[in-house]
Amino acid sequence: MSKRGYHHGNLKQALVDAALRLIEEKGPTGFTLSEAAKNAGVTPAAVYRHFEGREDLIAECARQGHAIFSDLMEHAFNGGQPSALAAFEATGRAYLAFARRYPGHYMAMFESGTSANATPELAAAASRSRAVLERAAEALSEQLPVEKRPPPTMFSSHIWAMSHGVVELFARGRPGANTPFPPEDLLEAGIGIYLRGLGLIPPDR
Amino acid sequence: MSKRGYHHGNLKQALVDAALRLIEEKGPTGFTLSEAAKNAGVTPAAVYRHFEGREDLIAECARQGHAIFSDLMEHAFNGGQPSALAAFEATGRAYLAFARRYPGHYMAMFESGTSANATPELAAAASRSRAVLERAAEALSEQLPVEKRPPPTMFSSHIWAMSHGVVELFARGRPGANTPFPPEDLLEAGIGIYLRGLGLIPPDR
DNA sequence: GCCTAATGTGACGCCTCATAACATGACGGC
DNA sequence: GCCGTCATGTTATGAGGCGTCACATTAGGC
Repeated sequence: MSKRGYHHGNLKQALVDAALRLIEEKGPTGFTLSEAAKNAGVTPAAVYRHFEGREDLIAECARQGHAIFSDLMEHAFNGGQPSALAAFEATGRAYLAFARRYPGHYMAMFESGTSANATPELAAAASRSRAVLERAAEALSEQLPVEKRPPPTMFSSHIWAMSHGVVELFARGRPGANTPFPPEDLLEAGIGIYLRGLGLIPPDR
Repeated sequence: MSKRGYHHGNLKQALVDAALRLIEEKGPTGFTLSEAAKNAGVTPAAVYRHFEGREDLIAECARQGHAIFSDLMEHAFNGGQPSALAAFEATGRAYLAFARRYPGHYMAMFESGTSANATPELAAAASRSRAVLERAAEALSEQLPVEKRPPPTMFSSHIWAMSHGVVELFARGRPGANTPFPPEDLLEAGIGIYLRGLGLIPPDR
């Protein structure tokens, strides 16, 4: 498959991989379709046999990211069962772990400026990501008396927002560069306080 | 000043304004230096008399954003005094209000891909933004017994992270497009739960 | 009123995105 | 085994953006 004759054999995925490496290195802004093509050993024009253009290539990167993301989160959630709290916290850690281990994917998903509705496939993958988080939140909130339960969508939105905010603001060199705390600790503490506010963690310590 | 002869008179700010409008319209990715120059009624090359390049122009937009941001937050904080809680909540609302009212600035500050250390001026402005938030958090946390106080930096980082996450994920058309709740309500509820977790709000409904 | 420096222009080189016309070879039918 | 077809690659081309020249113009101090 890597004989590299006239036909590449697996160009589509090779382009995605090259794009992801470039996005990781130079950010979604610095990434160029031409360079991705060159890194895949192919002419820029060849890209258009597999993608509609630059945006579409990024969208496919994001889609694959969401697929990995969903799988990781689901696996973490299942691994934490049957304790709803443990499962939920594992899911939270998986979020940051994903952002760390797949920075290219994460940037393509959330920092590329591409809409999540760029392609139907991407929209579906993003939707699944949301659903996984929401399920984890719902399972945990079932430990609360019904009248004190927040809507699961709101619950998971809060968690997602804080996680994403921590990644964007403190897990890169963005605002003040000097990160006061390790992002993992920061996020874990923040979610802990939030869960305490919901009454899901006893208020000691 | 708008006679528009050979010399513009106030080109630097005109370029910043044009850039902000374009960033707001087409996102930081779609923004081009050439178009900003054209909108300011000037040749692209003229931009380089006032900025080192595209990045530097964006950095100046971000810097002005941080200046407005700091002023707004500070004003909101002071307006909520002497109640530390009211002051803090006003600050939180001011965050979202800023993101809504100055979308171009917000994008330049947080979504442009430019590092906060692109220029010393930008770094200083961003630093001031952080300081304002931190002061609000510190004032509020002084209502807690010393041994239960979180480090103010951590406190404010959590608030910033959740605010930023809400803006990025739910105040634009990003992940699932359909925003389940108005971002304002979402953020207010999230911060409320968080503050309850810290013991700063009584745990009744 | 002149001289200088600040500010804007035009022309250029290089790069990227995207399209079109052409080249190659993988693969199935016979 | 041969051949036609279509997917997949290439070269050529154009439009547009960034950044750098040398050159033009005008503001403002002396």
